[in-house]
Amino acid sequence: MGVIEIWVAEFVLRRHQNPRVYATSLFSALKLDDCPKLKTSAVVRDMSNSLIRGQVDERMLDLLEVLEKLQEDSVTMESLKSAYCWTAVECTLRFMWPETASDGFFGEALERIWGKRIGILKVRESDLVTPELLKWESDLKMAVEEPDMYQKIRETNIRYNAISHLNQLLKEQWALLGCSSLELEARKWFLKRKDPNAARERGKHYGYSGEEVNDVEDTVNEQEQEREPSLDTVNEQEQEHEPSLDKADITVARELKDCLLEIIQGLVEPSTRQGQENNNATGLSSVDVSPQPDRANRTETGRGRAEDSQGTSSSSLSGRVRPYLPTPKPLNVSSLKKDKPAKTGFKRPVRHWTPEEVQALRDGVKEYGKSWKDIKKSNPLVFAARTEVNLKDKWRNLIGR
DNA sequence: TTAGGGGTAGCT
DNA sequence: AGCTACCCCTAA
Repeated sequence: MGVIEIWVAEFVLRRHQNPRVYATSLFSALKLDDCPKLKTSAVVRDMSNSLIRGQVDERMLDLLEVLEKLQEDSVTMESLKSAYCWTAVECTLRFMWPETASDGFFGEALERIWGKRIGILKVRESDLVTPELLKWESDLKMAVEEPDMYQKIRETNIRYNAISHLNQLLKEQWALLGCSSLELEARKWFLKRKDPNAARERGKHYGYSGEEVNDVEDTVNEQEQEREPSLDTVNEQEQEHEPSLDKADITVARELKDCLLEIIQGLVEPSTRQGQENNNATGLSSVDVSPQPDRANRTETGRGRAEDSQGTSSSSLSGRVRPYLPTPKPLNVSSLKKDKPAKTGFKRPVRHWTPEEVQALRDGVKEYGKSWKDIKKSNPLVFAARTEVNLKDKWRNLIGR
């Protein structure tokens, strides 16, 4: 595969949302096995898509395991370990809908997930097997025998933690991946086209220097390693720091996308048309790049930000047939941030401390002192819904500030 | 990672 | 108004 094809593949793997094929399947179909970074992109893309649809299932565990293998040569990230642990628990918890452990498929799930799947991890001494995971394993196995334990776990809000940790992991992964080569090219192209002074100013803003703009060849592979703010990051900034983002920044983001669309249209269209005519099974043919004006009216699931470039750009490029590429949706699915108002801080609904939690906290302090992290780790079940800061604050209340 | 100051929201 | 839970920030 040539450089351009790989760029396109990379872009498609990263960008296609609501896909008809999994990014990982597409990756396999394209036979890109020697590109670990592309594979990471595909895995992270699939995980993001699952999360956007609220699917925290055993396929997610597969993806997390693949991700861990892909990062075998480096230290496994804490976020990956936590995400795996909580996802595994969540996958088990969904089989705890009956009143008692013996009904339903809890036993089977336990064997499948904790016996087989995690058993394999143990054999290959995976970093994913953390003390936290082992504690959960023993708790879950205990739940088979003890109805109290079963009930306790059954009523715990694991899903919230699983999603939070997955969200955190994905954020880190996308940041590590940086922006795609095509985006990089589009940005350079755009910056060159603009007034040079403005470009330099803009470049600074996005962590670019003037030299890098002119440096085409080297940036492709090396820049990717850097923490380049991608268009995703622009979106993220729009979401999280909306008030501070000026109109010029939003315009730049939009124009970048438009540039990208023009470039990719030229690159993708011929091969796609061919692919459709031949009806071959390369996988790329199933990626939707045909014009779909009706989709512009699709319902916006976010906070209704007027960020989507579909409407504005179509008028500026009137009469032109353009491929449909979805505007990236924000990855923040955490309930913490979902309804966050623009200015005032969002507060989670207040959950009063139960006597059990308070007792666990007292015991924890007795045992570990004010090591909130250890206290939480030592009792993940009771403190499932509490952060270390929560523990600290509660203790502050208990002893009277 | 933790401590602590200072603040807000929601409830009674 | 007072209390509790939670948030944000900074310093160590």
